[in-house]
Amino acid sequence: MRFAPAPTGYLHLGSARTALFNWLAARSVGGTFLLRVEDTDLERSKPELIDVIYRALEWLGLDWDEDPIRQSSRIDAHQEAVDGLLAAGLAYWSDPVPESDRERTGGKAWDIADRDRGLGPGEGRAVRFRVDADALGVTEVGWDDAIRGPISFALANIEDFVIRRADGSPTFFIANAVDDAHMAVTDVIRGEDLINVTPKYLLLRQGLGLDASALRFAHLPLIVNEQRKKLSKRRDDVSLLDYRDRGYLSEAMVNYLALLGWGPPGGEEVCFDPLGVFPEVFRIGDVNDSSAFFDTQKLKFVNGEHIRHLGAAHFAERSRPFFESEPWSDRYHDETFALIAGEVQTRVETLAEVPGYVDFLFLADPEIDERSWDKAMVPEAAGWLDAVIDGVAEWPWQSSELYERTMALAETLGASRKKFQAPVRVAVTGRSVGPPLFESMAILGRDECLRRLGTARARLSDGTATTEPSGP
RNA sequence: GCCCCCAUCGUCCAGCGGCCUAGGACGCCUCCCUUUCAAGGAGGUAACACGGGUUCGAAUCCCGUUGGGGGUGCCA
Repeated sequence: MRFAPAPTGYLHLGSARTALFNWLAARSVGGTFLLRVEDTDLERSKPELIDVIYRALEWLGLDWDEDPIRQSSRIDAHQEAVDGLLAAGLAYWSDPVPESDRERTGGKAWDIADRDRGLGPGEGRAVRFRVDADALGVTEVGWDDAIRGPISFALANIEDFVIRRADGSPTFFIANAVDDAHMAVTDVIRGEDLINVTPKYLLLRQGLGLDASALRFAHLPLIVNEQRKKLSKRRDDVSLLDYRDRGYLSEAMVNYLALLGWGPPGGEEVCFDPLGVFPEVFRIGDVNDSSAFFDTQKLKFVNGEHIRHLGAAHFAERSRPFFESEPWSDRYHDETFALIAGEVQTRVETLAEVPGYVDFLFLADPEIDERSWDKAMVPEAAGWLDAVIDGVAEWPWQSSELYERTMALAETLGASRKKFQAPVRVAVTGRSVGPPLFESMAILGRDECLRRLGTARARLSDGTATTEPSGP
């Protein structure tokens, strides 16, 4: 099996899924997983672009078996194949037809009459493969797709296609056919969007006398967006590594990507070791044939499950990069975070959400969310805060004590527990949602809590609470 | 236009002729738990696109219709 991406500067989600399924197929049958970089376009052979692919695959944990092949390094073999086809009369030189002259070609940019002109190499002239039922001795090309069953095309519907550009470079069609044979690829697993190039590929292999008898094809369903369209660079988030930067774990990505078009038998969708477990049960023929919507809601759920499964140390370690971009990153401490990390872990779906849950621990002053403030600071809040401030000043400094005593206070004052804790929470953390309040206060310390409660209480006295714009 | 592929809850996956009054998961809703929000637990909502066949029997097989998608490059 092989994965053959073109270097575009990022690894596309769909490509990542194709790579994964190739990898799974290979690992499930003890086969070989090879990489071939399709850089026949000279602009696409920049080393840094290729490196991105390796880094993305490594992030996913997909290992390959031999040194990757650069298609650009195989140009001689491709040229040789083109020459062979030319010599056998299965290919011919073709001139471009200018826009103004396309009436005679039925609007086509090339002229089928070139087939018999016996043209030689020349300026602007490309080589086309001759899709000719008589010459090839067939009227149909087809194959038995591992996922879709029999697929066939009438030769009459396939046009003569370019195998060598005017600039001398081989095209994807010929390079593909030649290199797959060279690499002894037995299973071609790729996206559904390549179904229609398969007949060309088959014809070329036949024309070149390359054995294709052992070849198996499997065309994966496309991954689509909410509009049911193929994921596009323009309007969808298609770069795999961007998901890493948004706080998704690689195991979760692998897990979710595998669920697009396939499901582990038994229905246990969330798998904490997909790379270890899935190869045992994966069969390429089980992949289904209709397109799959890339559902970030479910991705988030899967990611959340994987985050919760992380050990405390791992969670902290993998969260760390996400603190670096915070304005308070220089005040961050591992030790402080470790005290609350477990509580954060059950509340986030992506690692990127982590800083938002603990910023108040590291900020000199909590950033007050005005909506939370307005909601929490009911008319009784001033009195409640006064009572809490008195208590906080002398209560034993333990979260359990703070909890018990605050709740007792709420009861004494005839307030509901929920409403009573809200002003305290906003005063101390700036928000109405967050990790458990009393643990947070215990970590912050008595003096700091008193200071923040005092600040909030003072603001209430100003009477400008609901009209004052938020600070810088 | 032409060629090709696809069609089960809103979404993903099961189902490969009887076990289906269609199952699981995400989402959504309700309840429980509860210092907020989560997590967790218990329920609920919701689908075989349509029409013809084949068959004792069809979500499952065949044909057609409709709908969706992909391709139609001297990109890959």
